[in-house]
Amino acid sequence: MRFRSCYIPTLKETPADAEVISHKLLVRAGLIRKITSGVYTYMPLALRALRKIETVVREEMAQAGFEELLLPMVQPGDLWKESGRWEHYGKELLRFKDRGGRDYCLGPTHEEVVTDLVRGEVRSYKQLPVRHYQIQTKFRDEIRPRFGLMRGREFIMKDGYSFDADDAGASQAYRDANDAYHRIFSRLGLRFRAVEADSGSIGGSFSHEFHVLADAGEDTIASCSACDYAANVERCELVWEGKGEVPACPALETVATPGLHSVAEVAKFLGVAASKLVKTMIFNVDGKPVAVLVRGDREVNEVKVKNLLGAESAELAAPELVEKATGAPLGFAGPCGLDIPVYADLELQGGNGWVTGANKGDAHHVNVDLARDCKVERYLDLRLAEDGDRCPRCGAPLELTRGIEVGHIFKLGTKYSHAMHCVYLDEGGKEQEMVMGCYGIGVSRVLAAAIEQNHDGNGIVFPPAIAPFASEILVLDPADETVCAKAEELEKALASLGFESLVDDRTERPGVKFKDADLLGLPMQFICGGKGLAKGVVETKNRLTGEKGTLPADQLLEGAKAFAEAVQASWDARRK
RNA sequence: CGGGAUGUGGCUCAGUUUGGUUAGAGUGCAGCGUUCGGGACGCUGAGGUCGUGCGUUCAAAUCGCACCAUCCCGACCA
Repeated sequence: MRFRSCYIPTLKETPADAEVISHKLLVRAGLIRKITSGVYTYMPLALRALRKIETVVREEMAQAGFEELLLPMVQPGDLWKESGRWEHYGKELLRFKDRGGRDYCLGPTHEEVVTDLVRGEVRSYKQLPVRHYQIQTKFRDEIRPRFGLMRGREFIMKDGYSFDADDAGASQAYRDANDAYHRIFSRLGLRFRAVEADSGSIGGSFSHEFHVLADAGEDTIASCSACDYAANVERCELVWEGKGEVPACPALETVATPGLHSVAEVAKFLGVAASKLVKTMIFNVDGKPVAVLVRGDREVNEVKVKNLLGAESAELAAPELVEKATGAPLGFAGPCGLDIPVYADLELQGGNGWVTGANKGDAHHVNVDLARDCKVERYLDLRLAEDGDRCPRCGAPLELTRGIEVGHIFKLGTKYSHAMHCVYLDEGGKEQEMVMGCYGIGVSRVLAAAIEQNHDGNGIVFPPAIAPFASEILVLDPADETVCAKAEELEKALASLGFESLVDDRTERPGVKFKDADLLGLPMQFICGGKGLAKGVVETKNRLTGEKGTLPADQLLEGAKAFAEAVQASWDARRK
């Protein structure tokens, strides 16, 4: 492919509205252009990269027994009303009416549509299991799209769905999908981690996320330094072995803390460590106030609060609700004397001598013994994991890293088949609900994540499996027929080895081509110029390592093959 | 939705505080010439409803109000 016949509008300057590196580079290298917030055009180079990703996904999904189909993007509101998500999905679901006034939405995900399909087709256990997937543009009206392709409103997703007769079958589908995902992200050349996760609004009982490890990730994942346990911090279980016997502390006292509401201020004023304070956070749980206690130096994990209390929603209460529940201004809430349910983190169990808010302005309690001085409903694992916390499996320290969620697999159980009456007749002729699973990969997000993980100061460093082309041939002297002929010969040699090339034969100065080649980040660079040919060589550069070399101009095929192997080897070494 | 910021040729920005000739620069684009192995140089040229609307004023990119859009932080979501 000629550079000139491919639309690659590279930019010298970084676009003003890009914040993260993948967004900047995708725009600068001419891969994407924004049309409106969170919605992008994929330019030819981006489309090629997406196709490479999709190819790997298709091959491995087929391997896992999934068949590709294409579901509609416009979906009738009635299906969503049936599943209950018309009300629950929130404003992310872009709704509209057709000319007849009927409700529709743009598909943010396809559980309803695929369940409707399957319930219409499958009657008997003999037709199960069913495994479908599709690769399609999704639309979620995100409140805050950001970071280019990392969190767009419109994005490309592979979504797969499995329907089984029983839980054993569903578990097998889940394992097959899990294996496929490991193969996919390995083949794509990404450093990733599969982690235990919360299942959020998709629902279901069990789920794993696949994260590409990169600092720009929006998620924090906790992984064990010793065993293979890893979990999203939202989900990461924390254990507390207790402190053993603690001597009783003196009676509770109230002290004046004028104008001090933050943990840091109170701790400093009283001359105690933040870990001796108890933070009392008032949550709005399904419309009712609930107090959640954690140690002063810890953070509450809202997802755990929601899940452990079995709530539909749990969020920090608005100031008015806090003041109403505690009878005190913000910053002075405490567990003593509250007449709302109080839940405390495990870590607070058995300790005493705490400092808490006194539920009145400018005052705190000291020498608080939770068991003696107030009523704690239950002690639960409610806090956010931190660096150095103990692994729930083996007790070794946990490490926190940032990750970009590129895949998520769920065991749905019968959530949708129950709500939408997706059933089959078993061997006894008895009606049974199908057991479902769903499995997503953010295809366009994979592209962004690959760049977040693989770039340097000069531009993108594409992993070979994702690169739009395997190589770039820089024709430094496009007016020289010998040079052009050699470049063409090289392109053919590479093609015979299965490598596609982008041939930069623009009438630009060499410096421009070098800069653009590094920016685009194709794994192999071949520099074909008069100077090299005069010495009988074509020069090479490994984009990943920066290593330069030469190959004999009269043995292009052998030379290119050896270089390609060296480049692949450098990538294999990087993954380890 | 709360907080913050920005909106000026395709792109990156100056000019706005203190209103006052024909709105500038760099880059990119077109032409000519000299160059030609890590984003060359000179000359010429095209390209702007100064986000939109209303208002204040003799006069608005500049002041006021409203709206819109974009970005960041938060909440939300997965």
